Amino acid sequence: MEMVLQQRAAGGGCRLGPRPAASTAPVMAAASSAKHEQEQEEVKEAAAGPDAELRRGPWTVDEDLTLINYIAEHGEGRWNALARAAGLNRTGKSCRLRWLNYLRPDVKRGDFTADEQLLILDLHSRWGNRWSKIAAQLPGRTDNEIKNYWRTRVQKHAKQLNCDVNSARFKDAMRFLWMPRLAERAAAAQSSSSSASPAASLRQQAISGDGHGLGGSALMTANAGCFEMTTTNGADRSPSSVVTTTTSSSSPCSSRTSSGSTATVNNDDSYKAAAPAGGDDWAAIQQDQESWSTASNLQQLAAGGGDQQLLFPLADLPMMQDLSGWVQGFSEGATPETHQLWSLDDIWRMH
DNA sequence: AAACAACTCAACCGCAGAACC
DNA sequence: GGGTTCTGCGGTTGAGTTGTT
Repeated sequence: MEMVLQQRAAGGGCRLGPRPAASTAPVMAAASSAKHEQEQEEVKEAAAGPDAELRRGPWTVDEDLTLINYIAEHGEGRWNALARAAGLNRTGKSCRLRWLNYLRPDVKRGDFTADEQLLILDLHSRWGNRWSKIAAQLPGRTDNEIKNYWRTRVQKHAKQLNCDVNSARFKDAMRFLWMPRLAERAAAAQSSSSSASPAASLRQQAISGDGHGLGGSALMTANAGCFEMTTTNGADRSPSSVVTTTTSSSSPCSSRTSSGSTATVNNDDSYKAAAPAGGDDWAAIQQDQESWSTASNLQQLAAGGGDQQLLFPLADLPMMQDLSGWVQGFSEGATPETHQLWSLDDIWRMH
């Protein structure tokens, strides 16, 4: 434990020590409410204690151990009282944050798995910046971690694409380019698993292109080991693109979009393997995941294999009116007129 | 090797709502 | 019912790390 703590305390960037007075003074001066005055009083009071200045900045190993030991003995909660009782010259807030985001034994560290990333993208598309709500669906992950992930990775992609992270354009890119890619990686990582986790279900949906807050419709066909999705825009229902994936690595399927772009994903059989063994867990998954309306469709698809056509509604598909234009945004200088064929791998390499 | 830029992430802040007195 | 305190959330910051020139 000590070793871990030392490593943790040594690594990572963070604020060091109290902020310069210059940065806090204007805030203090502007704070006129009684509440703020009270809070300032608390800080002063704590600072005025026996050789006690309220500590800020990175936690030391000793502080971590003190907090861990105290919580192990007395439990968590009542953070202000806890901070005082434990002898930590910290605010209750600081103690709570340190415990929840870092010291809790069940906090999972390290990079997000593809499944986790997929889940984050999906949940954020539904709930927005409800970080704690999203974190609740990812055991061991904290809202802070997810928030950081979103800001550093996802917003970076949006910036690179020169569009707003909340724009329909970017959401479409996530759904049709990023999420299938993540699903592919997640499936590859768990090809031997037959779990019926929400993430496994999500992988299927990412492959199928199903999503939330998007419109038009998508026709998904399972044919001889190939998943074929034909999307239509909401207005005229005419096919605007075809994205085909295959479950057979030896016989890749590909189809050209109406405007000339092709997206091909070579998958393994893990998408089928992701179906629950018993078969009735799909309803539970669907219920658990609220509006995952395609769960039963996917069950049929995963179980049946043969020729099936599954039609599921989407709300709005602005991107699909010109998928090639969007795909073009990932490349440099390509135009629809060139009719160049891009695989998703190509697209992501360019990206 | 040095300088700079970009990225990461722990920790902070203000605010709102819940809980308590 | 009203004031105070506590808790939790989302947004922001900036030191340290990593990558690039």
